[in-house]
Amino acid sequence: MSVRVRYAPSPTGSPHVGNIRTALYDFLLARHFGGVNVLRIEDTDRARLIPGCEDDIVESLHWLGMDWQEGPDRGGPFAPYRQSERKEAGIYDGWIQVLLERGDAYKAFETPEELAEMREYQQINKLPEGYFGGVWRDASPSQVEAAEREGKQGVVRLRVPRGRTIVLQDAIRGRIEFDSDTIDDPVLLKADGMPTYHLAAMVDDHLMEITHVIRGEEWIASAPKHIALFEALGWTPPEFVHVPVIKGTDGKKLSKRHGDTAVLDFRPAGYLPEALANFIALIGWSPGGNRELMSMDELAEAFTLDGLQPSSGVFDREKLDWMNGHYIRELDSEGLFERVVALAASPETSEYWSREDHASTGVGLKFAHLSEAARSEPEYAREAVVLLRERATTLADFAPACEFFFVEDPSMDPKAVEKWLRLDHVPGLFEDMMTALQGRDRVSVEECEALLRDWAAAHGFEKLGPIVHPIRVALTGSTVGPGLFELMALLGPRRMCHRLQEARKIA
RNA sequence: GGCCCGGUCGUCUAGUGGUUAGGAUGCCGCCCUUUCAAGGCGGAGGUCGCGGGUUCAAGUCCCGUCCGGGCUACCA
Repeated sequence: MSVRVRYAPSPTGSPHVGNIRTALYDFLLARHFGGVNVLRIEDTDRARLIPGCEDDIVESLHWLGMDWQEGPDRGGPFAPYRQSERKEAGIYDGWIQVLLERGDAYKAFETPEELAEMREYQQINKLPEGYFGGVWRDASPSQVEAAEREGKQGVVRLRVPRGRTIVLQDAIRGRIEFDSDTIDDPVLLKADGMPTYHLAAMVDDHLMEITHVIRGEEWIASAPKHIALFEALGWTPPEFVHVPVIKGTDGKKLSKRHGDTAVLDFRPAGYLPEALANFIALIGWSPGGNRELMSMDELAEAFTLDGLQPSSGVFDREKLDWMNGHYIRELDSEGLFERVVALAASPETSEYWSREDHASTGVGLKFAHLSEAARSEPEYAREAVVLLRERATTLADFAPACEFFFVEDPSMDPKAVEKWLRLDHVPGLFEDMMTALQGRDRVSVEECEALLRDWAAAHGFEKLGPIVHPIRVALTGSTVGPGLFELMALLGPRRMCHRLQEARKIA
């Protein structure tokens, strides 16, 4: 069996993680079976269309490592791949005519106001809401003609058969039955001449020979309409795969209201695409057993519909953080540095970190420092980044964590100063260190360690803590950070002497 | 309200009639250690939503019930 799947977003906003997961499943299923992945843009809603959005869709997909064989950007045997263009090409009109002629669709001329009124009436009387006939489902041809002569703008609705059971065979949930009397007649063609999702998506899925329609669970309710349409047209429906929704920690379906769930926000926030993809794949799907750290290749190799789960999942940021840290630690030094520098230099990064929610972190400015250092002293900057690798959760962590390497006078944590610089032996310690380091070009890690250990021994300190901590505070302004000896060697004598001297003044 | 879907540690999940219900994350502790992490080891955390059945045996099958969610547009 040859698999043909499609990711069919509407360009009404940047893709968020729930949305992109279906794209991932499409991609993985196609790869697993050596099938074809199609990108189709469903831009039939002219009012909600956001210009530039298609670029975000393509960018999100590419960033996460997905590709497709047919789409608006690369054409294909079923082009065009934008529904607005397909509409222009007259692809949908023919089928509307067929439906109209067979009596499986009809024209309706209610105004939006009349429809709203009808809904209100249904609400008040606790009736099922929707269009179950109105005055037009059974209107005579002369009534329709009269309305058209008056120049009324009508829509075309599907005539859903009554008194029947419509069966949806879902790949995840199995057989789902609907009483067709509870299904209202959906609009197929809007008054502006554009097809609705119900018409366009089904026609395209059929014409493009899509074998599996992977879409969100929120579509289950309208699936019987789609099946009725397929039946009316005499087509065999594709396999429907309704994947569960992803919820926010509030238990509601993930949306833009949940903060940073736009896929493209994860990039400037310092997440690795391999981590995000791995993590998202595992919400609602499992390879079985205990596997969870998987590359895209492994994911594709393991992915089948069997592993899909019916119950919805919560997007757990903390677990994503862990996974992201894992992938950061897996990067080799060169690769890690490249990624951090690329992130630091990106305009997208400064835009993200200057947004209201993040501006107070100062990360934007710290990234600028990192960027500058990467240009002027690439070797030094690289070593600094590598020293922080074990401690990072996101790539954005490197900016604040490396900051002390890149500024002349790092900001001092007042609490750290109080705790470690007020000790009696500290002035002498700093002076001795300055003397030892003075005029030297460089020191090795081993030399730094010997320096401190010898001083401790000479002054009767059994533990290294009282020596190490004041020096760390003097050099970095903080009590936390990389191994002190490594950090000292990288900083070098010149920077150390300067900072020791500054610290000596307040000690 | 109506229609529909779902329900295993806080969270993501393994599990397809017989397991001390496993793993991961998060949390706690110990080890390592100059700090923080990372890493290693260990711990707490689940009456498998609840109640009935079927069966020698049920998280696994059936029914009911509760709770959660989705849809209810000339949006997708």
